[in-house]
Amino acid sequence: MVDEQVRERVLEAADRLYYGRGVQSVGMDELRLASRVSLKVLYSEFPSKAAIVLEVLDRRHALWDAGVSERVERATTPREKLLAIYDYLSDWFADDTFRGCGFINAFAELGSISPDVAQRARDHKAGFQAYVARLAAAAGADASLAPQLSILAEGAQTTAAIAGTGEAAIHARRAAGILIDAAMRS
Amino acid sequence: MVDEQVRERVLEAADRLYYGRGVQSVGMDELRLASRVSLKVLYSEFPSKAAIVLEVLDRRHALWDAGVSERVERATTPREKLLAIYDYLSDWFADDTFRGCGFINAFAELGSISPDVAQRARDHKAGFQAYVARLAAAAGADASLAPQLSILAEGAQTTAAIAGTGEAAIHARRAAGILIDAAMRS
DNA sequence: CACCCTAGAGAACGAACGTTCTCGATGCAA
DNA sequence: TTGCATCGAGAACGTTCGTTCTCTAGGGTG
Repeated sequence: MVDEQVRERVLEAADRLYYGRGVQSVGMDELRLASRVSLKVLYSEFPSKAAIVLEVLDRRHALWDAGVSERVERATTPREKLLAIYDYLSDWFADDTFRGCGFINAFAELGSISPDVAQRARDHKAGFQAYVARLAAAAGADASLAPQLSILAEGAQTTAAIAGTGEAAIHARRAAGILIDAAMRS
Repeated sequence: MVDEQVRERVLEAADRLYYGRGVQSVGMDELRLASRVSLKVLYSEFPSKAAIVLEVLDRRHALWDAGVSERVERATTPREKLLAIYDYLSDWFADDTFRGCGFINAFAELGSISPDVAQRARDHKAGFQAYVARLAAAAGADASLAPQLSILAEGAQTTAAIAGTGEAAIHARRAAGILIDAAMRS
């Protein structure tokens, strides 16, 4: 089997298991079973579990970026592009594997004992905030709008995760509309 | 030593350690050292580590409720009472032990493997949302305001935790003011 | 066929954990 | 003082985990 196929099989299974049950709850043996890759090959492709965790986060970051921007680009006006973020969240929350933001979860579980994980979470959130800031600037909005919209998106994710329902995306979208209108007036 | 003193010493130390480094990263031996309570006495007061975790969450919930409502009651107008939530967050974020919402963290780390922890997190968040709803109703605001303000508070907590700075409270407070004004007009 | 490289299955190892047990010291009561 | 209950310190036990090692089978190449 080609190395790249092995890596992708491992990272896909690791992401699913780690995201669904937490990193520390999933042992290497379970990852071996789920990815159908023997421990020997697994350790020939990845130096350690910690390295797999970091690659999983990088992969998840790329998927998030692609998913959000695809949805945003489908919208036409600058205002609708900003609101499209919450439509993406709404769809995500409806997925029954949804269990909150993987970076928040990883940060909560490992951030205080793994500087690398903490840094990945910071980078991910900073990247998203910068993206929102670009969209807000393109809409001609006040600079204060972007952090407000980012906070709404964060809050929607944790609220939906803990409540187990997706309605937070609706509330966040409505709030975002009000904030956008206010930021365009000033 | 009186049992109640032992229990409080253990729960205080457990809260500090679990909150600061995560539950699974802190062993019973470290809790014994930090609380200065021997393992024997510890296990005579608590049946298991899992039970301690649940009591820590209950204790933290009570402290949160007391802290928020104390701050809210100091405000005079209904509008300022709603905004006082974010002032409380602002103070909390400035505490250098701040590491996000303990319930979000516990949910992320243990929610998928401990139904009790997941339930505590749900109850905590539902209680806060109900509290915000009462404050919003007292302000005569539209029913859609409360979930919006709750989401802002959630988002501010995770944003501040991961960024390591407290400015999210300022952004959330400003957004809350705009949303309150909009909800009072309609 | 003979050779060797790689693979899979799983044992093995050392560490860490939650929990219980042992042992000796301490303090109080009769 | 003697007896007894309680306590702290830490060893012990069984389990789990991350990682490495062993052994065997297979499959391509000379």
